[in-house]
Amino acid sequence: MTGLAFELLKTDGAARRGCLHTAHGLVNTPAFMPVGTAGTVKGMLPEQVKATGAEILLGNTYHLMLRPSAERVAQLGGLHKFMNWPGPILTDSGGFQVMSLTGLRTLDADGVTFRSHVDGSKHRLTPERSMQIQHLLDSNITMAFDECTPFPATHEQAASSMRLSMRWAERCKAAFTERSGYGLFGIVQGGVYEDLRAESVEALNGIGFDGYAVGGLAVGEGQEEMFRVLDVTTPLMLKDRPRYLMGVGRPSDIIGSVRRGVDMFDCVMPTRSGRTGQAFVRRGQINIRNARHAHDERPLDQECHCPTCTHYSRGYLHHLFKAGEMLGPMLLTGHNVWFYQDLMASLRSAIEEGRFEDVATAWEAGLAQGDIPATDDPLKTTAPVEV
RNA sequence: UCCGGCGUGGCGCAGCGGUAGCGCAGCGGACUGUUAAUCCGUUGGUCGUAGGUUCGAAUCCUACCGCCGGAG
Repeated sequence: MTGLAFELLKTDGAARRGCLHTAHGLVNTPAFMPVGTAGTVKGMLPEQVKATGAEILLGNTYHLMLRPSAERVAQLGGLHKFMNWPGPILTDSGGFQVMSLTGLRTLDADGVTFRSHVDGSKHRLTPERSMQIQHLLDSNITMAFDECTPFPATHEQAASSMRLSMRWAERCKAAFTERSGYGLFGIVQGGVYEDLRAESVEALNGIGFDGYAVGGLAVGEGQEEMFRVLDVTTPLMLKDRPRYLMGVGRPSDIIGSVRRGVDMFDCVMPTRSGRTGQAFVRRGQINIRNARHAHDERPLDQECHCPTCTHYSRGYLHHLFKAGEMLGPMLLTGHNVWFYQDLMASLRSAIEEGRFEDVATAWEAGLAQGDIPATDDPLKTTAPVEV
């Protein structure tokens, strides 16, 4: 439990500014972890990811165990060396797939049996095996193997799901190999029910983890409900442990969650949306495929200093997407990850300076404003007036 | 010049007697611990032109126009 040191440097309201010390380097919090599921942040070189300011990545037990296998990654030097990311790595436990692979899995008290989406072969994941895999991957932050309670769920369903996760959490703790600079996070479940969330936090405290994750949110309950759950959950947590809200989220989700005392995030949004033409900018979101960007000479975001915004116009990016060129998704992904890191850096310094509310509110106002339309297309022909 | 084939939304095609569909493109949406460079929705045509047959034609007949192939 002392494998990972977390320093709480400053607080501003419930917002926290901290620093996590891992065997592979420091992580300044609040932090956003780009998702590198299969040993790569899709569409980006590790050097580019690092240049965005990201200090820690998320990797995935489920995907790597199926391909190329945890043992193979270990044989090739561990995940850091394998993917050329020398910095800290957190790995998901495979628990989320327990939910998302509905139809391909069978859950029992001991663990989960499921079929590979790659070749249909049968596999089994238990708390012990998940710990072993994450150890083989050489993950700095191992996540407990849990069941992500679906939404909606009745109180009864959420309770039994959460209690199963808590029993598994205990087994994870027992199976985890403690090392300096490495840690294990427990995952709070309980759906949208305050009493269950409290019971879960208490259970995790009893077991003893290096950090808390909040799971089972952003699964369809809506932002307001998610914030409500955070409001009643984070205050119950020990102050000296990092808090990680799993799978979240949009920029406004992150701002609101930092406001409620969350320290770490991960989400596919910047990478997946980048691949599909959606760019996150200070005034909200834009879909670069929309015709209105075809003649736009401006960058995605006038205030962004990322390589994409420094060198390429919206018109060019629009062209790349329309032409199906792979550079389009690459440049947009790069921008989005950079944007997320800019947001996090801004929130961190705001907390340090004791101006979190001002800065957070300014971001929120900007995001709600919406994009400024381009000037008229100079190539647009004027329709004849007379008939 | 003759013979044959074809002319259906921007492009490529289906429909071959009961008042037109599909793919792509175009336009727009989604995406929250990645089974996803993915998925969803949607605007366009009256069927080369002119006649004729028929209760009714994109579908049958005639002529013309255009394109393609073959023959000469």
